[in-house]
Amino acid sequence: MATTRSSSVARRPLDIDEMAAWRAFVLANARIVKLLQGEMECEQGLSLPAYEVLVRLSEATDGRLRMSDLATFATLTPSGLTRLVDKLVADGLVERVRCDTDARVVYAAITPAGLARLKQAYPTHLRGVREHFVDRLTPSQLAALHAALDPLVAGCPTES
Amino acid sequence: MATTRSSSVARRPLDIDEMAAWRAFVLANARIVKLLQGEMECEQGLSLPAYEVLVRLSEATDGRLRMSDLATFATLTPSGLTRLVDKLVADGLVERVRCDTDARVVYAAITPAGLARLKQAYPTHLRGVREHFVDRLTPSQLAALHAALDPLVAGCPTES
DNA sequence: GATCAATAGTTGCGTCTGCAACTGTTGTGA
DNA sequence: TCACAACAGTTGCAGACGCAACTATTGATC
Repeated sequence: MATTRSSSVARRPLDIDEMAAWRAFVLANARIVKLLQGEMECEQGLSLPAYEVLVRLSEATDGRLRMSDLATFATLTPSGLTRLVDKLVADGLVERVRCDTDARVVYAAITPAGLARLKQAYPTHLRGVREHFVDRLTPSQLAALHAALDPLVAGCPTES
Repeated sequence: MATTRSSSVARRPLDIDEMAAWRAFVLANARIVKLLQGEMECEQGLSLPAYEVLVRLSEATDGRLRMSDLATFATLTPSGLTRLVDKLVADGLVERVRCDTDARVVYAAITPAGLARLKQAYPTHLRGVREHFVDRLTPSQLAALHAALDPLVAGCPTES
């Protein structure tokens, strides 16, 4: 008889508080992300993942990142990133750069136009994050939230 | 000269803590949702939105909900919900029921087969939520998280 | 040094999903 | 009672995205 095999044994259902916290967690995220997405799309004509890619590249050394690293940062699959970068390259915001020492590797590198585009889009994102997230929380709430989120992202590839 | 017009004036950038909290928030959600999605798909052959629809219907009076209400609960657009329900109807898990008093309205109603399917899928979801969310937090962390999330979902259509 | 597994990235294909336009229904104001 | 706006839901269309298969390259093993 199984005793505590977690993968096959029915567990105690969530209690009221656990359930409420879980639903609030999901709902809050869905709500905020959808708002940010709409604002970025509408005001800047940029998808949120595209913005995210530009941000990550701008933060990286030499403004470039391996495709695979960029994919994990942007929480996309490799194939998804390939097409997104295709589009950014077509728009002149990003360049593909082959790696000298490993011919398998491709870097995505942000261009000056990409930096300019990012600088232009940044206020939209900043305002959205403030309006829908940061400014709705007291500093202590924010700290508590962050502290509680830490165990949830522990060991995450994108922790940096 | 504008003074504090929030929509057009550059705001103070996020400080380190705000930025870290924001990124943890986004990352935690992306990570957990992707895990749950994969588990539900893999173990139960059910998409997460489909599972969510079945849950909401099972909780509703008479096991049915207007399409538009269901759409907001499942955070889908009306069109998205229409196709999802199409699929669930094809699988025999949900039925469409016309409203007697308003011919515009369609109810989605969970069938006995849908309830059975939900009962079967529930442990997978429960285990995932526990493993990736609830069990990683102490009760006080969970309470703090919930308290901090509340202002983020205030006034949300799906608050119930 | 040849073979073979592992790795990086891309592409084919199918699915999901949103926007805009459309149909049908209801209620409101003249 | 006759427009006409508002509403509920669906459909056409197109874009985004993931999985699996594929190509090219590298590194490990014998």
